[in-house]
Amino acid sequence: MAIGLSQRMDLGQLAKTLGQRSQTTPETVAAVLREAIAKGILRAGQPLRGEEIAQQMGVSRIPVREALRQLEVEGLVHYYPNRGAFVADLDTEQIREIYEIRMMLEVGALRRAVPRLGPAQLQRARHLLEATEAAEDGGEWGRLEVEFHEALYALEDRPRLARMIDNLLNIVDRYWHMHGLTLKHRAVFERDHRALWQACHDRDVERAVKLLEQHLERSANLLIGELEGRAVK
Amino acid sequence: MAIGLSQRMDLGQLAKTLGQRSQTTPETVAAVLREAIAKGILRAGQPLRGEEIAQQMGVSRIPVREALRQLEVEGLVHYYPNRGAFVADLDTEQIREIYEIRMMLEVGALRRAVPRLGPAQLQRARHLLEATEAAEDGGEWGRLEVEFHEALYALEDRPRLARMIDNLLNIVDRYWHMHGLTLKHRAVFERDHRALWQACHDRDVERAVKLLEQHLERSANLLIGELEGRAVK
DNA sequence: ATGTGTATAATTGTATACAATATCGGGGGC
DNA sequence: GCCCCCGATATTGTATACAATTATACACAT
Repeated sequence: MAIGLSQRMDLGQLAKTLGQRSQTTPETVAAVLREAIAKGILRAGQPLRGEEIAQQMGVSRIPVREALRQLEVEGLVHYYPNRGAFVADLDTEQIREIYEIRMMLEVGALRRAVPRLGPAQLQRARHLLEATEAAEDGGEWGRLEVEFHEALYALEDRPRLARMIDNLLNIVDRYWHMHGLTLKHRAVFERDHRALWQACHDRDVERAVKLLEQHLERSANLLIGELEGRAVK
Repeated sequence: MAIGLSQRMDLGQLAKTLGQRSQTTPETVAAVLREAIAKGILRAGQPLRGEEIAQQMGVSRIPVREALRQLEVEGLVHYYPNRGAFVADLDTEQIREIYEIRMMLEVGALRRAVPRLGPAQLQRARHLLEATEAAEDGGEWGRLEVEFHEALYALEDRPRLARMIDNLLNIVDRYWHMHGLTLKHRAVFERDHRALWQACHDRDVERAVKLLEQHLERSANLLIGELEGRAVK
């Protein structure tokens, strides 16, 4: 008997809520799986059986295969020929690498954005910052934190950069969700956010960059420390 | 009658030379198409008809679809639902963005690599530099130039970063190939390469970074200037 | 001429069916 | 006991067939 997906998970439901906006079937399937992986519903290393996913989403295996291939390029899924797809399971070294890349991209984005941040964008970021601090559960906190960061990066005219950053966030997200780590460390992060916002508001590019670097460095160390401390795999 | 692919192109041939190493069929198809797009055999904006590619490669449309979807995530192909795949056609703004991202990633990689470059790696880079200068045709020149750069970045233990840089190079490659631009400007680039190599050899991180930034900035401006000057498209 | 509607063809999208491959379990040898 | 081989089962890989959608061409009205 197949044991790939837990019974709790109901992908059909997720598909209903998410699926409307993204048009094509493979894109919908990919979006559902992305969400399920980021939220930790599908755990690292878990096999993703085509037939099972297809049945739960009410489609055939063809669009599922395409979705899985897409997720593989994005790095959320590992693919072994003739053996199928598995939720990507990162070791700490790979997580370290992702944070290094995030630092390059996000610092680059911030450096470019700070001089051109308008009052409206700063206000929006401020709003998101406060919303983050008011958030109750980890999922909402994480979602708002990402929005806050991306608001400061002003990526409207840099869609590819936006996608790349988003993609990297997606990959590490579930490791934060796993043991409720975001809420556990939210005090530290929220202090970082306030300082970062202030530096952007002051148009102090170098200070903002420095703060972001420290924030990401701290995040990486905290996450990796937690994972190694708990000896997660 | 289908007019998607030109008669000159023989994907079957390409498949033979490339296809052996990459195991799965979709991966092989993707590799062939990647190569054909980078080399400019498939031109920007050209439709990629599934049936035609399938026949030329001696497979069905299923693996072709998966390959196209993979290339779409990589950014080499654009996908329009129910209308099919087209070779991505970048405007100068998108090319500018890619160079901005390349600068972030490659500068980051170089900064990390310079202190840890061993004599063997420097020698290898030196060798590639000289091979580049001896290259006869644009394709070989480009291939060696990429190898030279990546040798200096020392990306053996950073596979994801390596893939991301490689991917961005792939996307802009064909614009260089289009009008033989690499050979036209090789003198400038080769001067840049020598200076960059020397800075790495001297372990002067900041000078190396500065030179790489200038090199990429110059490359972007040259390419975009040529494209706008000739009113390509 | 120009634009519009409609029939036809071309193409994409996906379900089904079957072939190829890998996994798992048990039986036999050592 | 331990290991290896082999059949049964599960799963992936892909070709084929058909449905859905889009593009094309032509007649017709304005």
